[in-house]
Amino acid sequence: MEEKIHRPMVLRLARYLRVLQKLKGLGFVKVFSNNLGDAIGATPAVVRKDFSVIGISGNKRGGYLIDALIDRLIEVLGKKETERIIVVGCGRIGSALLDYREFIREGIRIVAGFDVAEERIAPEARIPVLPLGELPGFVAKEEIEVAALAVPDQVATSVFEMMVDAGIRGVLNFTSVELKCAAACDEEGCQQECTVHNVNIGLEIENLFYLIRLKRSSAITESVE
Amino acid sequence: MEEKIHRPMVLRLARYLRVLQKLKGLGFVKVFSNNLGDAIGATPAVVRKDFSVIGISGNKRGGYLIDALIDRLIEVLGKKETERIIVVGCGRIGSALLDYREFIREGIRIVAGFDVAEERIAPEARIPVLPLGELPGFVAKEEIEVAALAVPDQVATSVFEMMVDAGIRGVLNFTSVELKCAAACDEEGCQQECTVHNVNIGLEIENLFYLIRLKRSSAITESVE
DNA sequence: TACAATACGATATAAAGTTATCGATTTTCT
DNA sequence: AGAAAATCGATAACTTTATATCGTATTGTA
Repeated sequence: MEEKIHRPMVLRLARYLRVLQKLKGLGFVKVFSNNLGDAIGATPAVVRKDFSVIGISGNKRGGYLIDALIDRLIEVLGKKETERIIVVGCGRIGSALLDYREFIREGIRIVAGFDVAEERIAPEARIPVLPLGELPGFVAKEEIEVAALAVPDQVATSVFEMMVDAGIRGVLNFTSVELKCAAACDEEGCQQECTVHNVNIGLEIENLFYLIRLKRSSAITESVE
Repeated sequence: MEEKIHRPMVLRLARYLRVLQKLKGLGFVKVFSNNLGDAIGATPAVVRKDFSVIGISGNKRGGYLIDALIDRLIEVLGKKETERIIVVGCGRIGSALLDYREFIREGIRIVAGFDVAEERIAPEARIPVLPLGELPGFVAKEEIEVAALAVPDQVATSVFEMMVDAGIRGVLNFTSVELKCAAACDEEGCQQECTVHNVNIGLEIENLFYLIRLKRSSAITESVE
């Protein structure tokens, strides 16, 4: 009883929401499980299962009402006020993030960047870039909970620990270091927990090469024979 | 019999390799399953399982020999000559990729960028940026198989189809459009298959917010009670 | 030389997640 | 109005992935 909302499912829910908002923008009112499945790369069965888990019923023959779906998804995924984040490390990747305008459309707002390099500090910029030392104060004052980490590997863990101490609870990690909250929580009554998601572009590319090599020599999932 | 190499495992194998190469650089000779597990965020049992699947034995009491592991991993993951890729779309994200120096250390080389905007074309740059129209010829001549796609969402599918037609077999997709190879392979005898990995930063951030909200109201995996 | 400690290896078990099946219901077409 | 088609909903089966257990071998120490 009481089906669980597991991680892959949460990701799908967020995708549904995006697609649905686009559909609504186009004037659609209803949607079918197989359309949604196509749109996010899942089977109709998965879509129906997901919706049933979050307690949404469609019409027996007529698909799902987009408005109701959107409302429920927003409810489940959490209030969608603008989500405020910071970017730590404003090198190539970090500054690309600062410039990435799509975030606004997605309800995400970068409120500041942080760096150690003098020449990158720019407190008056559209998105201010501040010295790393000011991070703890800023995070506390602005109640920031999520950050993107794009510093050099060598300093990744130490900067990470500092962020967790400052109150950051979720990190999108662009370094290739495996960040463990344990490292920052060695002390006794440490209640801080920090969720880390890794975005490892190099690894993804390597993996692509592996998979296409594999396909060429025909193997893995398909045609075992 | 004949354990399979599944996807999550492949990702781990690539991570092992990186860690091992660093360890070797530090002069280490042997390594234990729990150390490696810590380094990549897995349990010792997983590490041993993985190694047993790819046919590597450690010393009963003494851990694994790093050199042997590295050799075997390189063998399994495929020859590690430099992996050549292109970047399609040289806007904010695309040009960040072009500038990303870490790739070199990871054996990945971006050999060209492509774009439609006149002002971004720069055939003489360190990494040349060419008009999109030249992509098919370039891909054929240089035998490129993998590309990063960082174009605006609106043109994502059409550019993708063009790339697949040109011979691209693996795509790292930075757009928020779900790319399906089917779309590019509607014709009959279409043998082209293209593996797509999605890197959806906005989605990852949303997901982080969701997870930390969830933790705050104590639920999910831990403490069901 | 014998015993204790440790870490591997393999099998088995469990948990998670996806797909398949089947009945029910509503809409549409004749 | 009646029949057929289509899609939802729930359960169950199956596949995939991770964990746990236990035996074994090796090394170090007494």
